[in-house]
Amino acid sequence: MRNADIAAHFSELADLYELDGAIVHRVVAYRNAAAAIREAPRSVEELARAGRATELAGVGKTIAEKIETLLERGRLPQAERLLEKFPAGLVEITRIPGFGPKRARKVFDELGIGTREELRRAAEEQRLREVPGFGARAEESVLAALAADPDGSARGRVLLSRVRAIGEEIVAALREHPACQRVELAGSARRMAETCKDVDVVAAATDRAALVEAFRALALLEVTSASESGARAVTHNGLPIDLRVVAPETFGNLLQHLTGSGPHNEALRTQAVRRGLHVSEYGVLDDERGTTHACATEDEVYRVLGLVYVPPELRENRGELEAARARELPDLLRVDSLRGDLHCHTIASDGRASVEGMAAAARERGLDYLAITDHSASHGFGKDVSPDALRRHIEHIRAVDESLGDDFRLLAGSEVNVLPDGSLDYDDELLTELDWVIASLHSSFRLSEQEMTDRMVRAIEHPLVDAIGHPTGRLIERRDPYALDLDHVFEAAARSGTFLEVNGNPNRRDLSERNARRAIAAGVTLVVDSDAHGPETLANVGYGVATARRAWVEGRHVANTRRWDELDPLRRPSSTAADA
DNA sequence: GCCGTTTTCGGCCCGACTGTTTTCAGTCG
Repeated sequence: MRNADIAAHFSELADLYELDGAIVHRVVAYRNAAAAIREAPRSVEELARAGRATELAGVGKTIAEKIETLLERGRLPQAERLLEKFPAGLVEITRIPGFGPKRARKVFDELGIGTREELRRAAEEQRLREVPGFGARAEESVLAALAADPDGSARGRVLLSRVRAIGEEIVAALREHPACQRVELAGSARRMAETCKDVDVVAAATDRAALVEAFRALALLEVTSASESGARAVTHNGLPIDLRVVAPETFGNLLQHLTGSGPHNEALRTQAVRRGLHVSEYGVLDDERGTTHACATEDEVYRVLGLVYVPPELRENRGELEAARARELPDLLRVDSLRGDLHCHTIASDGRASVEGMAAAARERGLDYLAITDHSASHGFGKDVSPDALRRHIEHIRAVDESLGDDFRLLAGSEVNVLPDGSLDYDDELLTELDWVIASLHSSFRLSEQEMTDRMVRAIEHPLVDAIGHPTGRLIERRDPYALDLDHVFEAAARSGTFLEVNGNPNRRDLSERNARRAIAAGVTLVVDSDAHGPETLANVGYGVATARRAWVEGRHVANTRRWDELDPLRRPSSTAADA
């Protein structure tokens, strides 16, 4: 059983216990355990079978035993018992905005309501107000919430790249204002999460009202509420924006608070309480002295708590607080640590720019090398690059490289299709002429896990393949990853010295942060690339770097932090095996 | 149910907002 599946069972059990009226801390304990299981970088099943599940923070004796029961029977008996007591739809009701376990339980007890549909009808027929604590307003808001999300499937999350485009525009506009002293994006956009629910902006100003007024005047917003301390707005395409403005003395406290994540802040405060410190957006209250320490910078917030500064990308309660206390945070990958980009396209396949145009843009970005990796013969959309066309393409790339001088290297590469049986659609003789080969899957996504894994491992083991492009094929919020046994994939990549890509296309970010962290733990070396289809999207490598940072990846884990003459020998299986 | 520089019991993050209340429980981020 995968970690995610085990975690889902404990999340469900937490929901059911909560409906059953268990004390809140017990419910929280189950949720914490579920999160620890989900985030664990190794197989929890293996850990549990070795009797070591309690090594996970938040898993004690009781939950460790329940994991073993779950692995034996495939179900948790406690959950089964509670599912006889409550209709399955009742948990769905707790997800409706404004509803939680207490209110869901109340409508079930009083009116026998156990599904969203039954709740909707009761609200329409004005029967909800018969329940103590519910009134006409409650009926209205239930109907509004159900109308906004009829089947409970709306996730309402927006891709990071869209959110950052809007958020950065707002920040830039506010920064221009004379009253503005500091302004930053906060929230999940600052943490570079895959998707965001809204945009949080934090500012410090000499004249707070004036800055709020400037925010109200931005043409891209419909402002829904405003005061001296901030404003709330919605962009014309429906993205909610929150602005908070404080005096500069507490800017650090507010930025830290609103950057989150929720679990990071909760854990931060829990640990602080043990030292007699209470953290909020207004400062750090010291029990002993009775004073509140206001922090102008985030650095100060963390320092007051005995921690080193935690980069926003790590603030997910995945071990960063313990590492920050021990001063052992990773030396995270940075965009400027990358010397080259090893995945991009030109008009030879489905790109928008010439070889010359891409090379010039890469140089402009300060890179030392760029691999041109157009799609191979059987790609099936855009232009196909036949073997003869590839030979001419290689010659052209070499000629352009010659013309560029010694401080920049243009590499002749290809993004070669992996066919359903794991073979490649150029023959070895042609592949040998290339400097750099990425193998990617672009078709036949629906094979079984066994077939898909065999296919991938065969590509990884091909001696002329340097890297696997977007290894799981997922598209954020749109397409699930291929069915793959990633433990096998990572083992094969580590053994053969084939690199796995962290693709920077903001729709892909593949490997994901979770999988990239597992990959480096398994000894895999990564490449972080833009997969640019035009000069402007070379900047997408920033999303790849953000993904890698969220995976605790350091420069040493990434092949293209090296010069090309250092990287080149790394990718030969014999020498890699010797290094390992 | 978990956990320990207040260790094996007694706590468990912090503050804002909302709607239904007459002092606050429940929900949210």
